[in-house]
Amino acid sequence: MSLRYAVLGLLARRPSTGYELTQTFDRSLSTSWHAGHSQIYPELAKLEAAGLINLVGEGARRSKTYGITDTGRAELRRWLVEAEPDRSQRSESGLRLFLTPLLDPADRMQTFERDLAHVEHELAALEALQADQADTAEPEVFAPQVDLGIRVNTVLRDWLREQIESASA
Amino acid sequence: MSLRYAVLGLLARRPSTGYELTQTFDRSLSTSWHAGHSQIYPELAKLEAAGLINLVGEGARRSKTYGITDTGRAELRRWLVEAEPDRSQRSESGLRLFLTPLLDPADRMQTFERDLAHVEHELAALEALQADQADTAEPEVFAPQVDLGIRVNTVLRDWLREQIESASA
DNA sequence: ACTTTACATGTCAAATACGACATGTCAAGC
DNA sequence: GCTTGACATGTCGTATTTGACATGTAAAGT
Repeated sequence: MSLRYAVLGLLARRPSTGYELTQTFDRSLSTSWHAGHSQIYPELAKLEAAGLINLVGEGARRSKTYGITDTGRAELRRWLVEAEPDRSQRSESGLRLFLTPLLDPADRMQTFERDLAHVEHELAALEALQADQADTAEPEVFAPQVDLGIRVNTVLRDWLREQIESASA
Repeated sequence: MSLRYAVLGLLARRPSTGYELTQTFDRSLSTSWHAGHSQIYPELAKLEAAGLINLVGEGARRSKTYGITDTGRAELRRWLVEAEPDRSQRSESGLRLFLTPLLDPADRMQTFERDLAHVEHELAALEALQADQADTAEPEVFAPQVDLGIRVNTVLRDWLREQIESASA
């Protein structure tokens, strides 16, 4: 059921085409929810049929821009505030980290190094995003979320570094 | 494909019945990977057919205990070390946090309070688990993972508290 | 002119996951 | 003796997700 609200939520931020939504899922939302275009286009059709979004314009290359309706906005708010959150997660990286103690030290270090490289990359990207926001002087509403991302990734980075160091000691 | 390795990984820790695996998924693995018993039993049958696990005993109430085979252990190691991790995640809570700025202040605070209560509960459970491990003096191999969980949840708790405080200021 | 790349939308079969239904075992309390 | 609850395994229809296939548009480089 979450895909529906992910799409609805992105359209509540600004009207977009399916193509733009696909990119946002890949970039901003990849650490929370993943969806490919083959899921997004059919979902847009369903949301439109349900009256939660509507077609607000057509552009070059057959592009179709959708916007959220008042009904859609009410339904999104209802879900965010009133629906009981499903706290279960699916994270292959988390699973790997959980199973890591099964590996012998050499293999384990190899996976930690790989994860560390990835986390450092993520962290750099988030810090660049934060710097961009500071530059544009606009009060970005999702600045706290970026900050949270930085903090979580910092904890992860430090933990990985400790694991690697304590093994080589 | 991850369910296969989640089950294989749990059986690499110790031989278990499908019922025990279901409980482990619910308790220890719920923040990384979720699976119900209706997924687990068919997966055990597939893994056995593939020779990655085998039946090591049958107990009371028709229970069947499976253990990992050498082939299974090799396949698990190959996946953990050599397969490229899929970093995409699925977290409804993450999605909700991402969309939170769309809410008006009163609704936003309500969702933050709800999340804070949940995080504090999680944190208490993890700290109790850590204390248990310290008591038993056994060198628990997954103690670092528990520590990471505590750190991540602490960051989340502090962030939520800041959001709530900065709004009431 | 031609080719590559990014833009842009869609469908479909196969795999995966979810929730409900179904069945049976055993111990403990009443 | 009976009932409740935890233990234990399974199936099945539906819904969701994935990856491959399919098609066309426009800009930019060569």
